Amino acid sequence: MRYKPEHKQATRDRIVAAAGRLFRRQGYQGTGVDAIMSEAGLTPGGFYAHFASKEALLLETLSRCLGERAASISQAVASDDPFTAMIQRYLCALHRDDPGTGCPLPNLAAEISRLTPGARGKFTAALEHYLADVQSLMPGVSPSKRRERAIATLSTLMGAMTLARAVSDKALSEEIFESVRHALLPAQKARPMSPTTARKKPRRR
Amino acid sequence: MRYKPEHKQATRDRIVAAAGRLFRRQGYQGTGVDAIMSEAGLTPGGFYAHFASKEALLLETLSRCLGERAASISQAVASDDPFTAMIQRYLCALHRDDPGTGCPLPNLAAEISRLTPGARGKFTAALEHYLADVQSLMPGVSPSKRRERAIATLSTLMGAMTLARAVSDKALSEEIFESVRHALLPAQKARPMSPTTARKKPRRR
DNA sequence: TGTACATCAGTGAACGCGCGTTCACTGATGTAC
DNA sequence: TGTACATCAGTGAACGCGCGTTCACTGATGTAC
Repeated sequence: MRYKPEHKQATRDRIVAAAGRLFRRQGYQGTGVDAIMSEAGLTPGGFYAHFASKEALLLETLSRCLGERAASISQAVASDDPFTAMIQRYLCALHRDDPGTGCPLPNLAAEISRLTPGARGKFTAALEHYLADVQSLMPGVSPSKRRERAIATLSTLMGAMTLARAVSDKALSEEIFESVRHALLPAQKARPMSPTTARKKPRRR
Repeated sequence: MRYKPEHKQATRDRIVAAAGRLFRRQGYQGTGVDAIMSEAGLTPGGFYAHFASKEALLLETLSRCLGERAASISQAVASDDPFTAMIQRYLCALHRDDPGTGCPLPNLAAEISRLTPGARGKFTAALEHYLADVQSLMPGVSPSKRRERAIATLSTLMGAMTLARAVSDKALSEEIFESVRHALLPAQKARPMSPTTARKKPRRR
């Protein structure tokens, strides 16, 4: 063996990371294998030594992205109001204008619905893990009520982000955030983060 | 002139109707001009006598689809509880399993966010019309509060539908509907429509 | 009323291009002696 | 310690295919005489 065993794994990780950025920015169909390999600093030919197909890469990318978000949420539980904190971080201009990091659902969920049932099954498993972690920071008494609220909150957040990115009017985009904050949070917590506050508490990656 | 003036307009309408079905089912990038023309009973060559580009057709299709939905909502205002009726009709298996008719947002909004600002401006205008009609059936006193609720409700509905279509598990898909019904409606109204009820009040087209 | 004709809606083949995937190869690497 | 070598991660050109778009044409139509 003339390469250390972790060498190929590191390259594979770079490809998944590159795909994570491009798929979330441009969508699945909008991103070519060539572009992903180029983003990873590689040439296109090597792709199939790492993945069976572009679709297989998408599923691995989704699992990783959702897993990373779940992990960052779990760590936010340490905050004194993790539910409000999560919503404020989700519904902000930084998240809207940089889809390459952040939640993969707004830009990819619709394309997932057109994949084969098997592929959608892998996505479903990753989504369940994510949901379990959102549920864990949900206020509420019974686990079933918290799961219910986690599902509804995630639906609302991803729908709002999708709309906010689609409209051309920045004011309407902010109004979408504001309306959803009011719907999800008690009145006194629904203030948007000021740029100053956002700078003091930068988003961990 | 050897064709009646309405002849070409009728063909154009057929193309827009065909595009409405295919774009909503397969997405924008997932639908070819050839497939649209074939769905309309035509050959591909004639397309550019009607539209400047595939993107121009998308924008016209979106305006029409959102306009049709707005119209059907306005007519639902006649019902005794239009808000509940709208939500029950949105969050149902028929809507989920037949994306070709119904709301264009779940399957197309993410792709709109990747278009040029000009194109997104046309979409934004159509969305504002739709929002105005959703607002009109919103319970609540002040218009600004009703608009706020209309925006949040639409975000939630389209996010929930996108997720419900993406997951492979029918039970989870139903659980998403149920969770969102509970979040949006008072408890006693949040029952899903039974198949019998759904048959008695079929969806108008 | 009947026919020749000008119009233009729609046809169908072709275009250049980028896609996902394949494959013969190259050359950097750790090992064996 | 130094060198020859086997391995295989990564290269780069090529593949068939479908895409959005163009264009020379065909033939159904309503009109003019």
